[in-house]
Amino acid sequence: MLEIQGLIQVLKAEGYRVTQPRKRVLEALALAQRPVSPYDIQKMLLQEGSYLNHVTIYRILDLFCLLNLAHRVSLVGGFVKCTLGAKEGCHRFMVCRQCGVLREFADKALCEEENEIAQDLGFHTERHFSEFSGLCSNCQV
Amino acid sequence: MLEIQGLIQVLKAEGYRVTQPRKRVLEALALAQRPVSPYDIQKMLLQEGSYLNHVTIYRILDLFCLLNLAHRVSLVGGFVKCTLGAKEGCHRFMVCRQCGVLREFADKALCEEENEIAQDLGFHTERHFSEFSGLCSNCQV
DNA sequence: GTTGGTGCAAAGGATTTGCAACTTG
DNA sequence: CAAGTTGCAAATCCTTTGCACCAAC
Repeated sequence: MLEIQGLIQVLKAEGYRVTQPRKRVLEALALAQRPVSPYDIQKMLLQEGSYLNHVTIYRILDLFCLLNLAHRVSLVGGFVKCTLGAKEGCHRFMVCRQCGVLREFADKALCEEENEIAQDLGFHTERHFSEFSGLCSNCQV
Repeated sequence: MLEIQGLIQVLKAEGYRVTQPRKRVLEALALAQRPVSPYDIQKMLLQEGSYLNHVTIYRILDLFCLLNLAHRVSLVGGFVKCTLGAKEGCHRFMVCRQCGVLREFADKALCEEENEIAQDLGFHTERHFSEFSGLCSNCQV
């Protein structure tokens, strides 16, 4: 599976081990394609016959977020797998308030504009977190 | 107090009652000037000799967020009082990762740019949530 | 064989709910 | 007075910690 290949690369490059639980959590995230909680992931995996302790899932998600492999969506309180490369600057997310589907993107010009605004206010910006709420193409009548 | 005047206006306009607990929570938020948890607020009020149940504080904060009188800062997990008017579009926040100080602003051009980007991806954007992490002017060496 | 990861148990917070009692308009 | 709010009790859920055991390199 392509997803797993990417995981292996990133984990190894950062000195982490490629374990069964980590592979399974990433598969679940990829399958969900919308924000899911640690317990959601546990249930998904149970249905496939594999069990992971919830603490383990928490720790794996923390690691994934650290490596930019996943993101915690604060608007809905769940985790999603990042589709952009782990190192491509700041990721932004649009969440459909109707169906919950999520779309990820990055925009360099937006980052620069935000940096300028912040600088004018005396701030040195390091990271930009942004999420948009609205309607996806399917949910617009 | 000026803050309280603004609260009264907004609450009345939306059909909510102006109660003692709501005034006290707003005062505490105004006093804090940085993200605080519901229990932080409870402690602050205790020191002034007034007690509020934590459930009450949760409900009041929910209401304030709904009315854009307050905002939940997801970067640090606390609530802040909004300094911008309740109806002035989307509020953005910069949090200093060193001292925790928070600065709020709004930028119409940024909103429009984000709307365009979203539209190109098929999304109709209704609200923009964004928080920047970095260093405030005091914490930059 | 080491080191890092996972499972388990348990604790501690955070958040929510239903209902009775109290305030506000 | 009537409707909206608050307090209380309690339940539930979320998240973290320490330590023993296990798997990856």
